Amino acid sequence: MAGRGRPRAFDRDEALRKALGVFWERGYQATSMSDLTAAMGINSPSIYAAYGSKEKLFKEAVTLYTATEGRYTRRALDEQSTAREAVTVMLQENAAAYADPATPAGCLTVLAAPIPVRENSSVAVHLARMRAEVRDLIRQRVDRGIKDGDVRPDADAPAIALFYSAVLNGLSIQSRDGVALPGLQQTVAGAMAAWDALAAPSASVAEPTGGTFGEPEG
Amino acid sequence: MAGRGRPRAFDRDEALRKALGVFWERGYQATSMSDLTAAMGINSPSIYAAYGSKEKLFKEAVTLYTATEGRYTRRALDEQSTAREAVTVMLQENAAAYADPATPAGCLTVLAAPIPVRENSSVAVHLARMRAEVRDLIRQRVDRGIKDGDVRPDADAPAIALFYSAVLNGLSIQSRDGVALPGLQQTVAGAMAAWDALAAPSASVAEPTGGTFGEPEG
DNA sequence: ATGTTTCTGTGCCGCCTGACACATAAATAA
DNA sequence: TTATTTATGTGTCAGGCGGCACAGAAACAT
Repeated sequence: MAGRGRPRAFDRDEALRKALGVFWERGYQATSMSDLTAAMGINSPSIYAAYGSKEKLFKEAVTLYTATEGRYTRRALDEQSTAREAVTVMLQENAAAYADPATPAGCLTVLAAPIPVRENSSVAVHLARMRAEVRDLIRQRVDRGIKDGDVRPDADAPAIALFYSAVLNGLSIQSRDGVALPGLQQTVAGAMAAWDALAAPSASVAEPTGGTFGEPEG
Repeated sequence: MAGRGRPRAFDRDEALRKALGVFWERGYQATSMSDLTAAMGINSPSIYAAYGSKEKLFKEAVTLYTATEGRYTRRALDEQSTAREAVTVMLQENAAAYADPATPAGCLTVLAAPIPVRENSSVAVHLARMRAEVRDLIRQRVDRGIKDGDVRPDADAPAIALFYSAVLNGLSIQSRDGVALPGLQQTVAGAMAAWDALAAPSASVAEPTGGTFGEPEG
């Protein structure tokens, strides 16, 4: 569907990627229109014509972010064969992404607008919803582990999801604080050290339910 | 030591508390001078005369914050008799503080300026230093536990501190996301479920010694 | 009383913000 | 060609920002 009028002189997706980079590095409020025009290589009227507003541009950037960076999270949770491995790989891959020097440290959805205030509440609420979705994905994966038998049947899936999503969010702060990949991996290892006590089906930790299932070994 | 000139017409400490409340609720950048003048009940020249600048006012507010809200953290780490109880109580009390409806949700040092950018880098770096101090306090407490014998001698104190400070920071995000106290307590319980694997002396892991320990339960 | 010091309120500064009007340029459609 | 549509760059808008000059007010010392 070639346009009728004068064709756009810039690549819309490419410019969106540039905008994402700025938002990721500086956050939403601290990113000014001139930051965006400088990074995207176009003037502000072109931004408004192509994306609508700073806020809509940001939300498009978030969508791009979840579709690219968030892919690893969803894939790890979907494809690993046990809940334990799923959560482990999910945390490890996010840690690796947060520490990747090719991109800003930490997660856009955690850092770009943590506090909803007048000027950005729509954006901040949007990001909070993204975080809630990740939390729910973890809960779903634990529930699936219960069905599959690799998680104790009476495990508290919402509580486990709450815990691991808190760790995930904490990793973003930690990464921005300059902690490099080995440190993030230690945090992940610490979080996974809780797994047996929280979710392992073996009776060796707390409950005297008797039967020994498979030992999760990773 | 009564002043020589015209006495100040407002209570400096009281106004600082009001400023802290605004910074805590809105963050540093999103708090404007007019937000401050409205909350503190004074005009901006009085703020500049009494505190120097918005940035210096914020740093004074942070100092007040760490002296008051941070007191519980230091006290828990100092006074509990084992490292495990120290970390447990520290997390629990912070969770309770984050969920306290009388104050803004979460921790000022985590939420007020998570990203250092041009306009606020001094402030953000200051907060990062506060976070690093808390992390180091945890590490020191684990080291003391090693000396006291309630933590395994070969435990990795820096890694343990990294993990628990990540959880602590994650609690702030979670609290701002609307998770209430029971949810935060579940996160804390999840984190403490890792303790034995990370730090318990080998004897108490192998043998179920029959609960002379305090059960971390909220 | 007079001078000195300090705080207060009014008013304003230059700067930057997000947003857009406008005329022009460049494509297609007739 | 001419008309229509769409994108572009220039320029600018009203408003808010942090910060402060200034003059007056209120305490002190002498």
